[in-house]
Amino acid sequence: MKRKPVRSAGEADEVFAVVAAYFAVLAEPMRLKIMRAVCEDERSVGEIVEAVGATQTNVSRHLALMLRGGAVARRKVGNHVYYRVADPTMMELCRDVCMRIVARMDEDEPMRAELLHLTPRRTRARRAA
Amino acid sequence: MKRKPVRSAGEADEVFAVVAAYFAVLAEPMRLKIMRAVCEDERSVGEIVEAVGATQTNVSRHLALMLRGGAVARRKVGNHVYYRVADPTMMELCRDVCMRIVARMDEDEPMRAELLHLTPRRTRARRAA
DNA sequence: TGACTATATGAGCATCTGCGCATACGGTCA
DNA sequence: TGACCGTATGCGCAGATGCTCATATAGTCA
Repeated sequence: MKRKPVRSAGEADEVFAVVAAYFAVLAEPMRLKIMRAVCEDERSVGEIVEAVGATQTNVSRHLALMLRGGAVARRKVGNHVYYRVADPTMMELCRDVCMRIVARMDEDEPMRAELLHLTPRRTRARRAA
Repeated sequence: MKRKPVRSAGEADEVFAVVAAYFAVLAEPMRLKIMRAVCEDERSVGEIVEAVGATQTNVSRHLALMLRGGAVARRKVGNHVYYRVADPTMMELCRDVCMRIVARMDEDEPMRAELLHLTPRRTRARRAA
């Protein structure tokens, strides 16, 4: 008897808490930069650190949060840890909103969307490091 | 000479800041409840207060933040202030993510999406109070 | 005008969050 | 094994955020 027939209003609160946490993952500029860094192919922590221009500590913490939030997944290879996008829908969401914001800002000053690497996903082989 | 030819990487940071602020509006359970309260038709502050079950002070503050964030718009009628959704895209976003989260949670326990009033928008006349 | 209603806001508090320093943990290589 | 490299984490700090109480502001009505 652990299954209730229909959830009560109080459980709707639980849903909102989860949804809020979902959006919270994307509510930080640094995490958006990390998303951009890993959106095309998986990257090691060191590569991400270099890409976003933050300290290793900070990047590591954000990655841990994003991992808990289901945004990214990790894979260990020897001494390195590679992160990749785990929730394609979240990535789409992120991309769409970024594109819209850029478009809105372009009403003032023109900007190349490619600068943000927000162009539609192109399957790209792991770049020759 | 106030227009630059192409934005630099530093201005991409500005974009991310704006996008993060955009998501931050939706990153609070109470604001999601407010979104639900105003998603179908405009509501006065008092109605919203009753709908979400929070203090008038708190609701008013959240509404002010959402107004600054472009999520809602306000309209004064006499002694009352009516808030409505100002960014339909944000509302769609919110709805979609909520639906997905609910669906994901339904893998454990079935839930009626209607309980959250997240069903596709139906044009509904202002309800007879 | 004064009493009343609806909404907004200043002040203060508790908590959360992002950040950096130092260091721990885990793996590789000689 | 020990030196080294890459990643994660304990600790502490500073600023942001959410909440409440009391009060201010703005509008209505008698």
